[in-house]
Amino acid sequence: MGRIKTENNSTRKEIIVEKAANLFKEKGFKAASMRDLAELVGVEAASLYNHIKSKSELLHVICLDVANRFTNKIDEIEAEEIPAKEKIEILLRFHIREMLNHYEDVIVSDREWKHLSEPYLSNFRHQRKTYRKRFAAIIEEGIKKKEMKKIDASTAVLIMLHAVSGIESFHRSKQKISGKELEENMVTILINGLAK
Amino acid sequence: MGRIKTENNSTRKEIIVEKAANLFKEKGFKAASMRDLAELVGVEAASLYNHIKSKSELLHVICLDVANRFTNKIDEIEAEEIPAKEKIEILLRFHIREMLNHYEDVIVSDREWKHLSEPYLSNFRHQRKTYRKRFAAIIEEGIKKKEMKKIDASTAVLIMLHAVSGIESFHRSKQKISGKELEENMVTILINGLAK
DNA sequence: TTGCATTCCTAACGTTTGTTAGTTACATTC
DNA sequence: GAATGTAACTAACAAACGTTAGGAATGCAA
Repeated sequence: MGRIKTENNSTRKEIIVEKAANLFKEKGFKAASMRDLAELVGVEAASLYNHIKSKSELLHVICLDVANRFTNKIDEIEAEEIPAKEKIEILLRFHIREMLNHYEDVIVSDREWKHLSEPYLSNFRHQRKTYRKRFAAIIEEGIKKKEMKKIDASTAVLIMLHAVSGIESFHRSKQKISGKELEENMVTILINGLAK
Repeated sequence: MGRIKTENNSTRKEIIVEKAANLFKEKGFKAASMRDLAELVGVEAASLYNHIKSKSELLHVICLDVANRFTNKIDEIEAEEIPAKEKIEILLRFHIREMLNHYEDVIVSDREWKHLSEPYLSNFRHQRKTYRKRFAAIIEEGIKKKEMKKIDASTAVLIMLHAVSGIESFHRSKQKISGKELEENMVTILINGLAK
């Protein structure tokens, strides 16, 4: 069998991780076997272990990467001096775009993180919890400054994060509307509501 | 080992299905083993097969049950002669309550249906698709009658369904707010929006 | 062309998996 | 109390799993 093709100055490990995200998204982490992955990469299962340490390493690379992207973004947003309402919209749009662009990693991270092994599991849990708290804090700031309705901030976070994860179905559908339209629709509904 | 206790005139099979939903929710369908389930039930793994045909039967019983509950509800709502906006609110509240009351089945159905085997997989897919279309049709009716904003109906469905599934996190948290409060918050945000 | 490191292969390992066969214990009915 | 069906057990199966060992092929530098 041929070697793994390395284009665009990406390492073989990166290629394997990419394919793994694809596979995990499709079948779920537990249901995806290393032999499945090997076939996708174009190599025998055992050969993968020249590039990675274990199956669980693949998952934790994916999850950590996604978690860091969101943490970095909220770092950036918190630093800006703009109204809370704008911060929320920016963050929401970031979530939507992440889901539109590299949704495979995001979905896997969202749905399969429970299968992380320690200490990555605890780390991830903590990072996730912290992120949500910071998100909620921004909303609470908006409520305090009368920019938004008096609602439970953590419920609002819950709704937004999970609403965005619904974009997966959008990917599977025949994409009647464009990504840009989807983004505008989601922002409108979540910020301004469904009712007229 | 003792027998499976059958209280409340429920069959042993029903007890197994209930525990299975619990286990599948916790570990995921693939990661949950029949030996795990047996331990939860208080019996040896092989003994389960006196009551069920297979592991996959457990999943399809759970998924079919959930799917039917929602289909029945939308049948009922479509028949009523009330404004579309009200229909949507009723349906949304039904989703929230299902998630609050027997959320284990709903989560498993939502998250693990991909592991159904044929022909149940195709059936489920179809039922799910049809449900969403009917939901979207109600929203479109509301848009036509100027009860709601001009937004993409299927995006709105996406948001609502997935937002509701976020209630799982609520269950895991220390439940700072009550179920009733959560419901009101969710309805407010989704129908009227976050912004003031 | 030789030498060396990388990358792949085949073969196999020890577990865990869902499930079946065959048997024993319990509970209910006559 | 004997008979009968239900529900549990033990033992074991074949298949699939993640992973390792050891050797062959490849690509690169000298």
